[in-house]
Amino acid sequence: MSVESVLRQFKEKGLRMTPQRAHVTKLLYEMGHPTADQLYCRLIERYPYVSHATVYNTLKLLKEHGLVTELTHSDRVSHYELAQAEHWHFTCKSCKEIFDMEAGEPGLPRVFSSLQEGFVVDGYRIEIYGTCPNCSKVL
Amino acid sequence: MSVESVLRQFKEKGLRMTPQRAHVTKLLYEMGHPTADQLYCRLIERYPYVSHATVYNTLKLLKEHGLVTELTHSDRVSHYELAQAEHWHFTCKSCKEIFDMEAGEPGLPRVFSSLQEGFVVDGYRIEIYGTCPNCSKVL
DNA sequence: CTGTTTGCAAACTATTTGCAATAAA
DNA sequence: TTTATTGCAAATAGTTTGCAAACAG
Repeated sequence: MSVESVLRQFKEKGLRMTPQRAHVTKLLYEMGHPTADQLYCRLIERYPYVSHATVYNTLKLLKEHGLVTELTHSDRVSHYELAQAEHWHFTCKSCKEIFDMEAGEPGLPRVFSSLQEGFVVDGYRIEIYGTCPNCSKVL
Repeated sequence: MSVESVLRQFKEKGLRMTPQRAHVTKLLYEMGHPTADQLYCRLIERYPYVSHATVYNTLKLLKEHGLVTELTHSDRVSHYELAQAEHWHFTCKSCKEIFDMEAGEPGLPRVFSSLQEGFVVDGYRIEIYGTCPNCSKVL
């Protein structure tokens, strides 16, 4: 999802636009999968006097309106990304970077048909972990 | 993995056995997928004067020796279980209970072949979420 | 104007750490 | 006896909350 698209949807949903919200959106796009704190640190470089609370509030708001996805991975720290088409994440255990990956075939939804009866599936989260190409070279 | 099997492996690996460690192991078996704190609360009912730190230390030790798996799901709180054969987890968004599920076909490892080249995969975590049979009935 | 959003600071929760006292082998 | 483990209390990290001041619509 592009920055413009998110900003447009803000208005369409009747939400107030503030400089802080615009900046958070722009940084999310630039940074990929930042944590709230990583985003906060970048934000105050260009726009001092922003608070942690505002970053969290904005991320929460964006998430509630389906414009942002919260990633909850094994480091127990939330990462955030602008909402995208279905895809998976690969976390490098060495450099900790998160990479977007195409969702695998044959696609998880079909896989779920094998689940026990009576369970209503809303979705799933998947985190694949290992070593990224850069770190593989170095080691 | 059975309680006895874990306790046996403790000795085999040259680790010291303590009452606390035995109790943590037994409770893990009984409780399924407790958080450290849930385990701690149950523990002090029967065995007062146990500390939080000991529970965390024991879980960490068991994990390092492959006897326990740490689950990092969307609630950002670690849950623990005795190590088992590959399986997936289903979290009910209503009652928050975690259910074990057979790993789906065709199995994730094969799915990974579609990932980009150069990434070395060690493993994956998956959390399926939705509504469990009990909560589906009530709603 | 009116109600929402902001910044601040304090509160909270899960987890980790330092260390003297204790217990396993 | 020797070394690892325990319990406690304080520290830490990420996130949330309460509230008066500032601002978007």
